[in-house]
Amino acid sequence: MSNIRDVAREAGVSVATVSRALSDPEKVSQTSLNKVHSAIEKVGYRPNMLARSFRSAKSYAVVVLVPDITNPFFSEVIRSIEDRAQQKGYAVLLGDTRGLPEREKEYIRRVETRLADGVIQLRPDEPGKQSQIPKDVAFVNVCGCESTTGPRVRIDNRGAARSVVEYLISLGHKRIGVISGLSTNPHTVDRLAGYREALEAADLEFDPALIAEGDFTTWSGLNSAKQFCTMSNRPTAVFCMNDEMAIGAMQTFKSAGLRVPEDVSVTGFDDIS
Amino acid sequence: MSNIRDVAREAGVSVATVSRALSDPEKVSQTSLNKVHSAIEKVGYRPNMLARSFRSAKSYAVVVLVPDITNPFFSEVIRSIEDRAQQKGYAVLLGDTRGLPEREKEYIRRVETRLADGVIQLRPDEPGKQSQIPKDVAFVNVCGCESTTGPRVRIDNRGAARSVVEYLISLGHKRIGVISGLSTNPHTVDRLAGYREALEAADLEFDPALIAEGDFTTWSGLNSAKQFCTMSNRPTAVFCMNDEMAIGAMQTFKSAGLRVPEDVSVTGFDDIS
DNA sequence: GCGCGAAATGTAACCGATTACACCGCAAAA
DNA sequence: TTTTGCGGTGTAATCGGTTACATTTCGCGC
Repeated sequence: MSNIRDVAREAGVSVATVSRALSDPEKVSQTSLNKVHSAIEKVGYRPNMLARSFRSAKSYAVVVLVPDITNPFFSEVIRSIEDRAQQKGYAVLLGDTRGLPEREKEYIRRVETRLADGVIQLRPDEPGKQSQIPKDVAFVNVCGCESTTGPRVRIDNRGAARSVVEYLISLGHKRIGVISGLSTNPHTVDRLAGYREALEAADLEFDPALIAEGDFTTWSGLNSAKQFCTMSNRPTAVFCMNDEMAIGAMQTFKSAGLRVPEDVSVTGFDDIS
Repeated sequence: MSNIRDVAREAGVSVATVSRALSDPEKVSQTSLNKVHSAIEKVGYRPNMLARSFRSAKSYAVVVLVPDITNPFFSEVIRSIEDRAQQKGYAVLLGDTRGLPEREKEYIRRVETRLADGVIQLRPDEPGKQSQIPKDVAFVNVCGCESTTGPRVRIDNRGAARSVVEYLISLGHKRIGVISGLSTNPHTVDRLAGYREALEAADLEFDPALIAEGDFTTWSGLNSAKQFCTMSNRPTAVFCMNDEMAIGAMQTFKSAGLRVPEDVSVTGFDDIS
């Protein structure tokens, strides 16, 4: 495999000129530029990016930490990240952590060992615990909550949840069930706050019996919805904290003989297809 | 940031010993091993993997070419690949090509420029066209068809399709519609062959009017199903070539007032959740 | 105490780029 | 004619590891 010295020899110029011709063409005369390019063509030169990265101490790669890549919400986010990274000449190192802290640590280690320049985190921080990510690692959280600190893109969980519930109330619903995420998840906390705000604004009482805890999977939505079916004072609407749980809930309602939306209204969150 | 020479100085040994202590501990005495490890601890050493990769001319990364990461089938496959790669100390460079050949080429270039050691392809080759992938690039196709050449994991498209259709026939269906992928897609070709095999085995005639072409998206399934609704001699079952199109088809049938499965049976392909 | 082979260790070249610094040639200014 | 400035170019150091080869140390039998 040919290297920059082969090109320099072939073109009759120095390696510095070849390097400059590729990374900073303005600094090189047209004559040399032509010689270099035809030499590159002739010897079939492909720059060794590993050498370049090593020398310039930048990997041009970014680790994306995702709790679960099979979740359509995350895979859409990843797709966009990947798109832009590609445009900017960056590579995306996939880090499917499956929610395991040790896996997350392993991926963060890639930054410490110079295999990546930074981290994009798709998981919200648990408010109490401090971040896994060391101070000297460049990172940004793109699925932040109200409690998320540091560089971040926040989701307006509270506002969105409030809008959803206000809409349900405007349709005349008075008892509105919730299928939440894990109660420790910050998204859950914020969305629940939005739910309560909407109730309060409409002078409706908060009833803890209307909150069913799930974990953002379809299966958990299916399961959590069961407790609503058998209730004597059944809710007329259910606010699910993501679309997958809404899908599960609708399945449960239907097999219990309840029609959606005639007997019970169901809302989701995330706008997956 | 400390390097291997700092560690060597701190431990009072040579850089070679430090290097060996990390990559080949059997070759180093217990005494040196201890000295090296406490020196590493003390100076907070993290090996520069870029330098290691550069020197050893291996990146320990693999590009995964995927037509569409938001397709649940692919994201599940990627998850498994990523899992195993992690175990083996390899990184996954995500290559969401969106079906564009030029993007595919850009990712393959990463191998030529030494940023990755090889390519895992999730798209089947179009039979006529020759592969985008140059001879000297290590690769494997993990979604191969009958026509796929080179290192591959094949899907038994024909056998699976045949099983599906035989099952429908065993339920008494005589007119079985198909919502296919693009007719140029090798998966489509193979699955259609299986469909025809099953018909033939049951002495049923093949009717081209029963084949509707889609492109594996939910939307195309929704759209392609329409032509069956208005048919005078409507099929009693529809074999969809993936689950997403089956979802779309069911939506269309329902809004046309057809019950699934009472009025029309629908089958999918891929087993997404 | 000596000799010898094996084990452990050290020295330094090397991978392929980038880039600081020196230098050259030429045109404009003094 | 000499000086100055500047664009273009080349030389060689450098990044942080790995590893071939040379050298030292060690254990053991005589």
